[in-house]
Amino acid sequence: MSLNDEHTIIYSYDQADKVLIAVDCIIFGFDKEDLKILLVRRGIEPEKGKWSLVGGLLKKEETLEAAATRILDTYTGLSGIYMEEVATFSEVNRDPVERTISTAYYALINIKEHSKNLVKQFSAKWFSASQAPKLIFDHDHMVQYALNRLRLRTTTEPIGFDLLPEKFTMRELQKLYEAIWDTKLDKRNFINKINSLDILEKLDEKDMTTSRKGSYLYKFDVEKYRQQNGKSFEMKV
Amino acid sequence: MSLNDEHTIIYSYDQADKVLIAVDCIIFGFDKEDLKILLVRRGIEPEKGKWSLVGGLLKKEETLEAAATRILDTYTGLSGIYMEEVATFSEVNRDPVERTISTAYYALINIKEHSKNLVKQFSAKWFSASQAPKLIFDHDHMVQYALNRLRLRTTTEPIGFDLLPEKFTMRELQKLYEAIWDTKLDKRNFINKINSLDILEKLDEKDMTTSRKGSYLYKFDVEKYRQQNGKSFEMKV
DNA sequence: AAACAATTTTGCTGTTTTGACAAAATGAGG
DNA sequence: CCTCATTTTGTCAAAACAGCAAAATTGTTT
Repeated sequence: MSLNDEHTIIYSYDQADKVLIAVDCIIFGFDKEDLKILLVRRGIEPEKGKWSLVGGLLKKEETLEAAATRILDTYTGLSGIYMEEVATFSEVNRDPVERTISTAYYALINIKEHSKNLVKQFSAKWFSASQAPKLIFDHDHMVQYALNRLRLRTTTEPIGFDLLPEKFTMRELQKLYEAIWDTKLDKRNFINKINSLDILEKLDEKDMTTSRKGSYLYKFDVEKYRQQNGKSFEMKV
Repeated sequence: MSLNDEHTIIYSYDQADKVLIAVDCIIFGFDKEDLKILLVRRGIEPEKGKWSLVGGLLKKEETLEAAATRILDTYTGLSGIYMEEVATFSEVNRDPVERTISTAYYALINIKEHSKNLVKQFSAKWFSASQAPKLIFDHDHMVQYALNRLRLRTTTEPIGFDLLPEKFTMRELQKLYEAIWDTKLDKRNFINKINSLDILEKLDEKDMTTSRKGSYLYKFDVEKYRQQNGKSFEMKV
């Protein structure tokens, strides 16, 4: 292959070499116990009725990120959600109907805040990430990648709070990280660690629903976090 | 948008909504001082003659990874190279000629081993990653992303060795990490840290080119590394 | 009113890791 | 044998980590 070959073909590709671009979203939620993902039943053949990630096709005038945002809004009614690209999946026959390349994004939402209407409308359902049914195509693979990325990201950035309500207890926060990392953490060490980061605001309110003594509620304090600039959020598993 | 709308359009998209898929490679090398990237002069309009990443278009029957491997082989003559996906870039007008979405991969090669012929043939040239010229389209952005990914990855996996010859000195290894992380490291602490990982084989040979005393050569020992399974390679900056 | 129950809250301590720091060893060249 | 540039090696204090248990709170029961 010569320099010319390589270069002259760049803009002369046949339409046939263009492919469909999809975006699939791994929507994570947390319900005080388990890390969950939102799945929908596929409405068409092939694989009709099977569980699938929420997704859609890229439109002409939008970026992948815009498409992911649109899909997220469509299925949950939420916007301004934390999202991160996971990877792009391109196995030639990953979609049996037509060649489609799909970029996966994961998103973190507060499971209590999304639109129940939409979830019902789309036959969507929350599953424990660890006990989800077999998904269509390479979606299981996407979930695995997304989990890895989420785990990696939570060690350097305080994104876990996106999965919790605005006010939460230390115990909930700990359970969240235990769910994400699939590990057990020591209560005392966890609390000490979180406190040393100095990114939470301790409220006067208590959550009285889980114990007689009640446990203090905390808020993630963006300002405090910003003031730690340089000192990054770092948590070891 | 109803469930049906969302789903029935999936396979009825017009050709017009398909797009070209490109792969661009950030090829990293190291020359005992600087982290380098391999760039080529673009051969066609627009932006003809400007510096660009090496890249190409995805073929019908290949995955993105296969395309990246092919491109890498085309420009360097090398195969079996460490590669990692960086991200997929999809700004609508990133390519002024036609909508093209590009997935970036970075690759790590031993700068001494690639084909000089091919580099000459393609008018390719090595630049310090920190002093590279302005690149076409969003390629500067891609390089930045690739650098971040490389930095992140080197903290958890011993991939730096792919940038060095088979035998190297501790000083070279240190300079490499200093280049990647753009930081200064303490000689003693660095060597202690590396030794504590127990993944190198110390050879009897010395490199006599840089000092009278000479410095011992080391080899990365894959077996030793495997035996550390679980204990991951972790380096702090 | 006292005892109880369930959960939250709070240090302490030994060990490991980190990071700052300087002197001795080597061997070619003069 | 001295010089010299570079490599090689070790100590120590501070911080981070990980393992561990008792006290406090408050609604409920007796």
